Amino acid sequence: MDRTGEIEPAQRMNCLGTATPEVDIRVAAFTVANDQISVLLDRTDGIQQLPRSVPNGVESIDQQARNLLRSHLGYPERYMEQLYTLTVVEMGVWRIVVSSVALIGSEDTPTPPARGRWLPVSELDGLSMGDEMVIEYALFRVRSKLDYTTIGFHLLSEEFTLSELQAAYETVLGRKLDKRNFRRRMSALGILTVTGSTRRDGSHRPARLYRYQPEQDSSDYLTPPWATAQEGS
Amino acid sequence: MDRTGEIEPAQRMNCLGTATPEVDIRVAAFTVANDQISVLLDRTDGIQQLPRSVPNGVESIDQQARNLLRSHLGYPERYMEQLYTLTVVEMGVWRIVVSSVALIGSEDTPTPPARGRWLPVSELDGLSMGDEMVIEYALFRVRSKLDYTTIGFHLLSEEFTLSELQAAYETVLGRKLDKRNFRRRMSALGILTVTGSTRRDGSHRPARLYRYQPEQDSSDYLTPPWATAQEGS
DNA sequence: TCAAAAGTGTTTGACTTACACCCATGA
DNA sequence: TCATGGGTGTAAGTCAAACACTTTTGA
Repeated sequence: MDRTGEIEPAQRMNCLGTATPEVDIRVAAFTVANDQISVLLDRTDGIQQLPRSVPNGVESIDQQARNLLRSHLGYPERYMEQLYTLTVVEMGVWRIVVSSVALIGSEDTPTPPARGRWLPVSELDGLSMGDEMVIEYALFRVRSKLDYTTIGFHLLSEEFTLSELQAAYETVLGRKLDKRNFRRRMSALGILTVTGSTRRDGSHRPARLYRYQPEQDSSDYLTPPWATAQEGS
Repeated sequence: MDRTGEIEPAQRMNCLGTATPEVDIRVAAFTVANDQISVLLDRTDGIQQLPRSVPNGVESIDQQARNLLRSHLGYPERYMEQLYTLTVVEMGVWRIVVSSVALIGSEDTPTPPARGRWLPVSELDGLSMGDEMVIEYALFRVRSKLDYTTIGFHLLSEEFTLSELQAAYETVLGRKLDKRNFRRRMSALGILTVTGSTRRDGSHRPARLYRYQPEQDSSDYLTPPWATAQEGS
């Protein structure tokens, strides 16, 4: 187990001779625009990759993931959830990757992020194995949770129309939904409030605007208690 | 744990001057016996704690968790799933804990594990904060998934009666279930096969024995593809 | 007046819940 | 014959899916 020569690709030794795994934190942040779902990629190092950082030994991993995203976007994410901790060998290095998924409201999407870009998931190319795995599973998780939680609301702006909400669902799920059933289902959640104003959007009837009321939201995201509580911004 | 005294609690530096977090792998393994749900605790170090190990830089974290459990029990687990990666400060050390939950069939429960013991979750005491968090969340996850997956089957022996299955559900959920509705629901899953034999158990009608057929199981555990595929034993 | 999206109800089948009695056995 | 757990059906209510037309607006 102990080797003293040059550093072995599979692991490294620290000063004490114990194995010191490379850990990194990665975030797959999605937004929906133009009927496409896009992921935030960092391009500071020339190549495009998921935003990442290394545990700093001070903040929790979850908190660091949040800050990582904020440093890219300049504002806090709408929804974030830890995904999975996977083991990959990338560039010859054995790594532990703690991955999270985040959702960004469409209000902020057009703003090009400081050190990255939004890339539609259909156009991804040349990513590392680990990044691909994270993105694929993140999408799976978001699609699954769209069915039994209210995460979909976090993809919109603060005020939105029911048609926008439905379009976001359809884009993420990749299939059409029935308008009447969709509206009934959303109304039944009891987390929608009408603002009273409308949005006129073309040569047709204007749409009513709604607002999401998180405090009424009883949907169970199945995340651990410590992930949703505390962790002050 | 090796510490040299002057090292900062929050983090350590390796030879390269980068932070090297302490990572460990912990498994909360549950079994059901005597109408109680018990967790496997390791007592090799005098104190009782969840079985744990440190990433070896060779196997995946998930595979290491499996092997960790096997080394305690002497046989493979029936079901295992990664839970969460949390950040804790224990004994003054900032740690990253990659936690998993496992279910053990009741056939093997009576066998006392080599270096540990089964302790009913109602009698836990003196565990570290991290272990408590892991166990609490693991129970939450198992209870939740009992509703929409078939994990419950992994708590039984290879052959079982429907009453045993129901008792396991009731023990985990902490409430009684209706016998007729329960049996209808289980039958509808299409993963039960009658063995033809029966078990006589007292002065009453003998019960039919069933077997779980995983290959018919279409329930979606929502785990990532790489966790269920490959990972050869 | 036309095009285009907003908005609205009903019916059907599937699933969930509540609920009570007879059956097979050993003592 | 009795005590014990094994085994079964039905009715009511709730939920999801399919399905089409009227409304309001700008051009």
